[in-house]
Order: sequence, then C-alpha cells, then structure tokens
Amino acid sequence: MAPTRRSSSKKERRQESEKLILAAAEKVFAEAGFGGATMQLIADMAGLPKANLHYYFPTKESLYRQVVQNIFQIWLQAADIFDQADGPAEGIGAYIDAKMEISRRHPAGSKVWASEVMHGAPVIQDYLETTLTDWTEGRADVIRRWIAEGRMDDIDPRHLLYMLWATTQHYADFGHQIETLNHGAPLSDDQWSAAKTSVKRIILRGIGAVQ
Amino acid sequence: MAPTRRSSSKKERRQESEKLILAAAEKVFAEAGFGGATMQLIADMAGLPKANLHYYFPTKESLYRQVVQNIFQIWLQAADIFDQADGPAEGIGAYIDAKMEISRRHPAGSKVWASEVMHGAPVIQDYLETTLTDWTEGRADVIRRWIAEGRMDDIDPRHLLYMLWATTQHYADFGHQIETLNHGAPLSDDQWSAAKTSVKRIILRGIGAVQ
DNA sequence: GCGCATCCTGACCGTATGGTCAAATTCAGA
DNA sequence: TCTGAATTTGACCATACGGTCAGGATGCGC
Repeated sequence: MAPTRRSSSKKERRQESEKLILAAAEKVFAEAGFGGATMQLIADMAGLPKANLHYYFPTKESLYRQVVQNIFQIWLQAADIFDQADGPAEGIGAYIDAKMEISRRHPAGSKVWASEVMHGAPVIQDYLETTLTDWTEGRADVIRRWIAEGRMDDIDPRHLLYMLWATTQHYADFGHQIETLNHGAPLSDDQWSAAKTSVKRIILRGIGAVQ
Repeated sequence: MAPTRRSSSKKERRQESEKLILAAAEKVFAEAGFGGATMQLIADMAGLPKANLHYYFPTKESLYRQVVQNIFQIWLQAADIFDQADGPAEGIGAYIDAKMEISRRHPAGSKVWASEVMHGAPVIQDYLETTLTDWTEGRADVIRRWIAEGRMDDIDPRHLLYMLWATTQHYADFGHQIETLNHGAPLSDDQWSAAKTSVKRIILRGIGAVQ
C-alpha cells in the first residue's frame, strides 16, 4: 500500500528528468539557436552527463521539437481569454496582458519560437498549417463580429492579430535590446506595467474599442 | 588614360566580390542562424570555393559582423525621415512606410538582426550602447516635443518606438508564419498596402495623432 | 615581355559535435 | 534476498566544420 517513497514513483522521476532537461534545453536553444546549441551545453546546464540526454531524447532534434511544442501549448492557453470576453476592449486588453506576462515570465520560450519561425519553421510547419491556422481564423471571426456589432473600427483582423503578436513578443525576443536601452537594467515592475498600459492604450484606442 | 577595362578596376572587383559574398552570407545566416550557417553553404550560394571566402573575410565571425553592420546602416538611413517631418502623423507615418518597405525588400537582413539581438547581441553590443542609444534618445526627444505641442497624446516615447520596431519588423521576421496563414502565398501588393494602412491607422489613431 | 602584387583554390588539419554502446548502478516487486 | 527492467555513464566513433597553406593563375605597371 505504500510503494511510493518520499516523493516519487518511477514515472514521476522520469517526468521530472524530462522536465529538467527540457528547461535546460529551452534556455540553451534560446541563447544559441538550434545550430549553436550543443548537447554538451544542455547537459552541463541540466547537471547531467551528455549520454543521459540521449537516453531521454534520442536526438537533438527530438529534444528541440519537444521544447517548441511545449511553448506552443502555453501560447494557445493564453489565447482562451480572447473568447471569454464579451467585447474588444476586454478581450484584446486581457490578451495583451496575458501575452506580455508570458514574455516576461517565459522569454526563452518566446525566443525559441521566434527562431523556429524565422528559419522557416522546419520543425513545426504542420502546427502552423493546422492548429495555428484554425485558431487564427476563429479569432478573426470574433473580431469581425465585434466590428459588425459596431464595438470597434473596421480593421483587418489578420493585421490586428499580427500587431498583437509582434508587440507583445517583442518584449521577450528583443528583451536584450530593450534592456540595453534601459541603461543596462531589466525593466522594473513599474516599467513592465507602463509597457502593458502603453500597448493596450495605443491598440485599443487605435482600433476604436475605447473612448 | 584608360587603365579601366570594360567594367572594373582592381578595387572595384574586390568590392564586387565582397558584395557577392555578403549577399550570400546574409541569406544563409538568415535561414540557418549564425551557428547553423556554414562557410561551405555560403560559398556554394555565392558560387565560390570556400577558401576564397577566407581570402576576403578571415573568419566566419568577421563575415557575420560585416553583414550585421550593413543591415544596421540601412536601418539608420530609413530613420532620417523621422526628423524631416514636422508632425507625428507625417513623421511616424513615413517611418512606418519606410520600415515596412525594408521588411519587404530586405527580409533576410531583418532576420539576421533579430537573431543577433535575440542571442544577446554578442557582435554588435557596442552599437546598441552607442549609436542606437543615441538615436533612440534623439527620437524620444522629438516625440516629447510633439507631445508638448499637443500634437499627440502623452505616450511613453520608448514604448511607442518599441511598438514601431516590433510591428514593422514582424512582417519580415515572421514572414514565413504570415505566408502560411495567407494560404501559403506571399503577401500581394494589395496585401502589403493593406498591412501598411492598418499599422499606420492603428498607431496614429492610437497615439492621437490623427482624427 | 617581365616582374610583382593580388587573387584564386584544391588539399589538408585539428577540433568539436551528435550519437553509440556496453558495462555499471539503481530499484520495485516477489 | 533475488531478479530483471529501467536508468546512468565514461569511453568511444564517424563526421563535419572552421580555418590554413602552398602553389598556381591573373593582370597591372614598366
């Protein structure tokens, strides 16, 4: 009745190892890119011998694929907010908040995703064509409904979505540049808050959803 | 009096060779990242033997550095428009147009720049700290003046600039994603035009520079 | 035509990388 | 305590990469 020790079953330990490796891999892939990352570096960051990585993930590419997929999941979750809102000011505002928070808490993931897409999405092209396409069209419909209801200006939903993605992810992907322009210091709580406010204000007023 | 042959002096030929190599390098670095790019690939794309590359550029890093610097120059040139304008609607509008055009005509360069910054700007950190910092502060002053003159709302100039960069460069850096969401086709002339219009409309109204 | 500097390139080298493997270790279940 | 499956790991391998170099080709100035 008590085959579980203090903390872990066999499966749990396996999942923990995978999680540890994936976290290290995300960092290294973000910092060096797929080509610049080495299994040795990831192993060192995870505090494991290199051969152990290949026990859990047979190839570098399979490890990378898993990292990218995990990021994509986080992306999609944050997007649910969009639907639960009943108007553009609330929905898009909450979406901006959520994506800014991801950029702040999960910058490495954002960079890996950006890198993957920039290089032509060699690994997750199928996701772009299926899940992302579906999601985008769904949200575009919501936006079109808002426009039809007169709750915002007549803006092309696609370009609005691109702007939302671009603006929020910029704070993660170009975080280093922003930090440099901030006298070398990471954005403070207040500065992050100001960033969110600025982005929301400009976009929501820009599409005629407020005022 | 006619030491120049049909087309080229010694120096001119050298410059042409360097240009050819730099063009190939930009493409390969954009597609594969610094780590994923190989001198052999660049050589093949330029139609030259690998050893020839090392004659013009001693190391991979020196070649990469040159590519990044060239992109930065194009960036800065486009920014002059900002100053020549006498108000935010005109100045920022023209800046958006210019940067969108660069994203369209020079996507590889934009990707290389994004990749460089995302990886912590190992090669052009000094540019960020000097030239880009100066440029940014100069433009922020212009924006503050416009605000003081009541020609636009009171927006933090930094976050406005980040939004301009993010939005315009997104069309280059995430061009593949945009293409996929456009049923696999590159944006047409009309779609590019619509993109520019959307971006300008949202931002200029968002900051209270028009209407 | 000659001499010299520039330019070009095939062959080569040391290193680092992704990946393999077989032997050692751990550990749940009987 | 015993057994077998899961896990861990140091040593190893083939390959690909950045970079070198010596020798050959080219073309300008005289």
